[in-house]
Amino acid sequence: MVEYKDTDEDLSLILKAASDPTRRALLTMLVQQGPTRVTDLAANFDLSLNSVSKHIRILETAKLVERKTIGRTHLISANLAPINLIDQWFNNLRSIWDLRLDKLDSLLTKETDDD
Amino acid sequence: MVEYKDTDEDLSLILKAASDPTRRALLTMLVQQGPTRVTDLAANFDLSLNSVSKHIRILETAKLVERKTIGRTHLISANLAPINLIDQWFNNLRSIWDLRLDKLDSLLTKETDDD
DNA sequence: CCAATATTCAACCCTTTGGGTGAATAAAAT
DNA sequence: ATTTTATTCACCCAAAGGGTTGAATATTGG
Repeated sequence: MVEYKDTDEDLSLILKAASDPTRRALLTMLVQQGPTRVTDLAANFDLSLNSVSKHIRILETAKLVERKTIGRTHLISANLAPINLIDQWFNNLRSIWDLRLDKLDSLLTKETDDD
Repeated sequence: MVEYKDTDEDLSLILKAASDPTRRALLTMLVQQGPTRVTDLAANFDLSLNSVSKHIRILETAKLVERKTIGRTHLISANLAPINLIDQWFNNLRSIWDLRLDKLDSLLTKETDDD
């Protein structure tokens, strides 16, 4: 049976957070504009402020954004660092892939040697 | 207002497909073992065959796996190509980020020149 | 103190998702 | 021809997602 490591949970959160187009758009805006208030972010969407607030919370849980609260205004800023976890996952997959192809290759070479 | 491009839909599918740990485990197995039958994949999980079959369908929709049907057996194989879309998205974000930092930097430099 | 502003909390609605079971289909084996 | 094997289809269910509205909270401005 396959068990899931705890680090996988972070990756799941990040991928799920990134899988929604509204949240990706939010991230893009933040990356372009730097720290931005929730209200100003929401102004760009045809969505209630509440909805945008929830999306931000989800990005925050995945640590893709950070919040700096100054009085009543919450400044949200992007944090791209966690995306490296995706990269790691992908690179790991690729290396496993390459490993298998190497084995296949040496098998074929052996057969050729046997000729 | 922000509108969403059609290519974004592919990216959403890929990220959502990848966001589930069972599906990532399936991908890993496929990358390790090469083309594998649905039943053999399912044997590694404490899940019904049906459930695994559904996960595979989702991966297939995201084009992260391919299916080759030979008689009654369906051989599933990994296809890592779509993950490059994630990479592209990320690199795009980073370049936007760098652009903004450059602008900030030149602003600060200007101010220094004014001294 | 009072009004306006910025944001979240709480409740509610659909729709989607991830799981299950049992039947259907199709191919292989006996 | 019948049974076994491989897989999906059709439902069902509980939980999670993404959206809404209205109230609550907290801070700022007059």
